[in-house]
Amino acid sequence: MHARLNSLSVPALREACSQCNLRELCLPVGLSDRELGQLDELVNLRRRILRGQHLYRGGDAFEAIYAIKTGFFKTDVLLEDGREQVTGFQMAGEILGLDGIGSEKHTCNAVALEDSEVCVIPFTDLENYSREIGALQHHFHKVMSREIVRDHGVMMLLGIMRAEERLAAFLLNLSQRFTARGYSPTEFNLRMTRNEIGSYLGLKLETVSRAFSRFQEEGLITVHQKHIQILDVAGLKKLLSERRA
Amino acid sequence: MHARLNSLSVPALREACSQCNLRELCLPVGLSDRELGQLDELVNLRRRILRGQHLYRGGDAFEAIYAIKTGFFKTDVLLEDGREQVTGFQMAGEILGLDGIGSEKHTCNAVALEDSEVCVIPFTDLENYSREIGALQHHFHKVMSREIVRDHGVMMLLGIMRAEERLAAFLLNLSQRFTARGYSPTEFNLRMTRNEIGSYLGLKLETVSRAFSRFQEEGLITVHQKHIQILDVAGLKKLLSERRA
DNA sequence: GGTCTACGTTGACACAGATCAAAGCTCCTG
DNA sequence: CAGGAGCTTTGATCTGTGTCAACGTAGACC
Repeated sequence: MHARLNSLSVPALREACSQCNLRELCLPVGLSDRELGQLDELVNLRRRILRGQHLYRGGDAFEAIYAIKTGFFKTDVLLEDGREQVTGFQMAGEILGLDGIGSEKHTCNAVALEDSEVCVIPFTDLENYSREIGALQHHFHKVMSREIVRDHGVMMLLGIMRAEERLAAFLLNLSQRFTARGYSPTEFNLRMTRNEIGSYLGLKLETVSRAFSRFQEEGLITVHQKHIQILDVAGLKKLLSERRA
Repeated sequence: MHARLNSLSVPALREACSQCNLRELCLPVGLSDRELGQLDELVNLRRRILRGQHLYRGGDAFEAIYAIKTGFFKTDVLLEDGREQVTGFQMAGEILGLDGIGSEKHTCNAVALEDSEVCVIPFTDLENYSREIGALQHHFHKVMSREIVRDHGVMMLLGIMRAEERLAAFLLNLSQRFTARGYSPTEFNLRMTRNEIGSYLGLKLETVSRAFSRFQEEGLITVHQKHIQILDVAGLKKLLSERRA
C-alpha cells in the first residue's frame, strides 16, 4: 500500500469498465463485450483524490497508470529554483502516469484540480492482459502515441506561437475535449488558475489575463472569473492561422 | 511499396539485431539471445536515406517505426504559414515514427541531416512479436514512455528557460547522447544548422549564434562552424541551475 | 582558381511579453 | 459582516529576444 495515500482507496465494483460511461473515450475503446469483461478484472481499484492532493509525485515508484473517472488534473514538473512547467491538463477518460514507465519512477507531479476519482490500472497486469487482448494492446499503444503527438502540439504552442495564439489554441482544445464528453463546446468553467494556464502556455499570469481581456474586448469570448463562454469559434481559429506581420 | 521511396531499400541480412552493435541502445535492450533471434525475423528491411531526404512526411500512412542504424535525423512540424517547429533530433539507436501509431498517419516529417540508414520495423509485426516476447513488449513501452518524458523536457526548455539555458541544456543533452554511443562527450560536430537549433529551442538563429559566441567568450566552449568543443561542462551545468535575478 | 550559394556572425533598433505595483473581486472563516 | 487570503485585473515601465541589415566564411561547382 502506498504510504502517501491519505486519499481514499475504494475497492472496486465488478464491472469497472463494462458499465462505465467513459468506455468510448478511455482505455476500453475498440474492445468487444467479452474483452470488456476481462478489463473489468484488471481494473479493480479506484482512488479518490481531493482537490489539491497529489495522485503521484515526481520520484514516486511507478506501479500503475490511472484512468480519470471523474475530475480534473494537472501534471507539472518543478525546477530546483521553484520554476514550474505545467505539462498538461487531464480530464475524465484520459490516462495519467505514462511518463513513469520508462524509468520506473514518475517524472512529474499529478495534482487534482477538483475532487476526482481515478481507476488504478496496475501496469504489470496491463501488460499481461494486453499480451492476450490484441485490441487492448493496440489501443494502449495509440494512447501513448497520442500523448506524444499532444506533446508536439504543446511544443508548437511554446516554440512558435505568440501569446494570443497560444491562448486561442488552448481554449479551442478545451472546447473540443469538453464536446467529446458531451458538454457544451462554448461554455465551460476553467478548473485551473491564470497562473497554471500561464505555466502551461509559457506565459506569465498577467499576460494570460490581458489576453483574456483582449479576446473579450474583441467579442470573441466572455470571461467571468473561471467561467468562459466562446462567442466566436471561427474568430479564435482565425487567430491561429493568420500570422500578423 | 512506398511511392515516394526514391531512397534505396536494402533487403536485410539475417541477423539484423543480434549482430548489431547498437543492440544495447535500441529496441533489443533486455532481450535474451533466443529472443534476439526472433527480432531478427521482425526486422528484415533497411532503408538508406540520403542527407536532405524524408524518411516520412506528415500525412503519410503509418506502417512501420524505424530504428536508426547510422546517421542523424530531425523531426519537425510545419504550420500552414511556413513556421517550423523542430520537435527533435534523433541519432543511431533511437526510434522514429512513434507519433504515427495513434492516428495511423505520421504527424510530423522526419528528415535525414546526414546520409543515414534505418531498420524498418513493420508495426503490426512488432505488436505480434511483443505479444509473445514480454521483454520486447515492456521495452517498447519504455521507449514510448521515454519519448514522452523527453518531450516534457523540451517543454521545460521552451516554457521556462531563457535562451542561454536552452542552449546549454541542448549541448549537454547532445554530449550525453554522444557519450552513450562511445563518442567524445566534449567534442563533436553538430549535424544541424543554427536555424534548426533555433527552431528546436524556440529561438531565432541569430539568438542561437549570439549565445554560442557568448559561451565562447566565457570560455565554456569553442565553436568553429559546426565543430563544438565543450571546455567547461560544470560551467554549462551551472547555467542551468542558477536563475539570474 | 573564381564565383555562387547557403550558412553564420555581428550590430542597431524595435517590440512582445516580463516585471513591478496597486487595487478589485470572491469566497472563507470567525 | 469584518477581515483576510488567494486570485485576477490593469497600468507603467523594463528587458530579452526578435527583426532587419550588412558583412564574413566555407564548401561546391564550373
